[in-house]
Amino acid sequence: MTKPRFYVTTAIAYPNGRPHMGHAYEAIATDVIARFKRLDGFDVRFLTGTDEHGLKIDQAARAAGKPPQSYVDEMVAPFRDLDEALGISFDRFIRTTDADHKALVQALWQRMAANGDLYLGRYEGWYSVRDEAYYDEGELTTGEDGVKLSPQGTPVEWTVEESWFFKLSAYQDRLLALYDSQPDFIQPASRFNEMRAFVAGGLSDLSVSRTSFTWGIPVPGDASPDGKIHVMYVWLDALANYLTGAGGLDGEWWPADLHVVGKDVVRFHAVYWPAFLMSAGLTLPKTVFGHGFLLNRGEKMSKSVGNVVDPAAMVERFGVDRLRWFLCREVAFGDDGSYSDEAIVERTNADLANGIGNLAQRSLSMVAKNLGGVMPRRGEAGESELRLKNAFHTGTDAYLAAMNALALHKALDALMGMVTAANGYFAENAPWALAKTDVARMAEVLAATLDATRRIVILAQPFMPGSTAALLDQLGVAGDAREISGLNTPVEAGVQLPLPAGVFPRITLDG
RNA sequence: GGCAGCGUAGCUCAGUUGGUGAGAGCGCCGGAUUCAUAACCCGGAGGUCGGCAGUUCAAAUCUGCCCGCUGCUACCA
Repeated sequence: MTKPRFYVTTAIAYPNGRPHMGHAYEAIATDVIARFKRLDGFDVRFLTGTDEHGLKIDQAARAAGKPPQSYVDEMVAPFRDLDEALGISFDRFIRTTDADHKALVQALWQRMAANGDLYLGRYEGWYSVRDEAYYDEGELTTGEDGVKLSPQGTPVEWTVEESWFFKLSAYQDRLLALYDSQPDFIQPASRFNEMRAFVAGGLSDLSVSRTSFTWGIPVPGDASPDGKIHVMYVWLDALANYLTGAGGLDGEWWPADLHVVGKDVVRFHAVYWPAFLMSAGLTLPKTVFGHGFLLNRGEKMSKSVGNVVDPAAMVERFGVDRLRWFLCREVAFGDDGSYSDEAIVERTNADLANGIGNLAQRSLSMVAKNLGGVMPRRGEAGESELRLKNAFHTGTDAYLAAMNALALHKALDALMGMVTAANGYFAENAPWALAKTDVARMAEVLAATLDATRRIVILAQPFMPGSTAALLDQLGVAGDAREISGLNTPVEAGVQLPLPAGVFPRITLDG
């Protein structure tokens, strides 16, 4: 029996600066989903990477006095390092400067051209030679001498540039039909409504080539009539990375099951991307999910405010699993969220140290001290055990439903409900008292608690791969019994457990 | 300006088609306990459900207005 497949992607990062918390958040959330799918028996393909073409990179490279290729070669390193530090389990880190990607984008272009959707036209707008960029009328200010100025204060002039256009306008009806027949194509629902309204409001054709700079993938074919080199619009280039990562235009992993992207780029993924794919005669991804932004103490991160946080420093300070847990537990996936050192300390102490960690430690240490570390046998289920079982049944169902609906925070809420139930069971049966009166019953209570803990830790794996692996080792769970399919396979009685050691120590703000 | 949405305990939020006394988690206070990472377990305090006015036997839940906040309103990403 072959496993069902699941192809998931993050957006690709634009490496004209250092990675920030937003990058880390998107990578973590997507990694959690990918790990969950693997745990749930899927054959998963997980793609992430960097978007390396375009004017801004070109300008940044020039400012740094380097050729763009060597510039991006350097700039991409921190992104790879961050993924490494965060434990991101990607299958490929794609760079849009990769050779197979460049070839694919040109092939995609040709398919769209063959379908008659690309034509040569003129792009007009307010252009700043100094910035090498076009600006909207609304962004402009008027200088003292009546000259129009860009937001950077540089003079702009009305410029006409030859450009290839994509017949986006021809896809309005098909896009609306897509949304109406597949309401979960764009998630969460609030984004769906915005995108639908946007498309319903009418679409203009899209300029998909530039002649104002050359750092991009060249448009295939002969030189244009005006003799200038056309490079592709960065979004066409960037979006196509998902095809490259799938193995090409007819790649075995296409279509993607899920594109996880920031809410700021939902439009590109939910409008332009399906239109490009329709034009090329390719199938569409199943879902585009737009996650929210992370706010630092409720404030938007910005360089001018000086509250930009380096995610690598956060990993250093709190540990990768605490950071992963906090972001998935505290932030409703799809909404904006806020973080602070205090919140991370509070949340992880409550959930991990007091909750999961303490549950494991209190039961494991009793087994070590009273039973020589030998896994005890479970007894006949009494009323107390049945209540525990029920709580875990509904909790597991809630967890799985939430994960499949991409409601990561709700899944963890369900998981914490199970932790509470297990701690309640333990306190109710007071095995420490039974140690003096009824050792056999004590052993049964410990066995039931350990099994409850095992289930919790198995389900926590996508969120905290490192810590849960250590805990499952302590719980004596075999390597091949750690998937969701092994949830109902308890550790056999008689197994010798290693000496327990705390996995989630409490932390303090100044520590 | 237009469209969409939001404003419920200190904090983050749940609250189907209006109907028994308004909830959860965290934090806080008290009790109990000692297996455990001063953790766990039990209990408690805390809210005129943004404001005003309506509809109704009955509104956090419907309508109108007002106040505050957010997103979208395309080709820099």
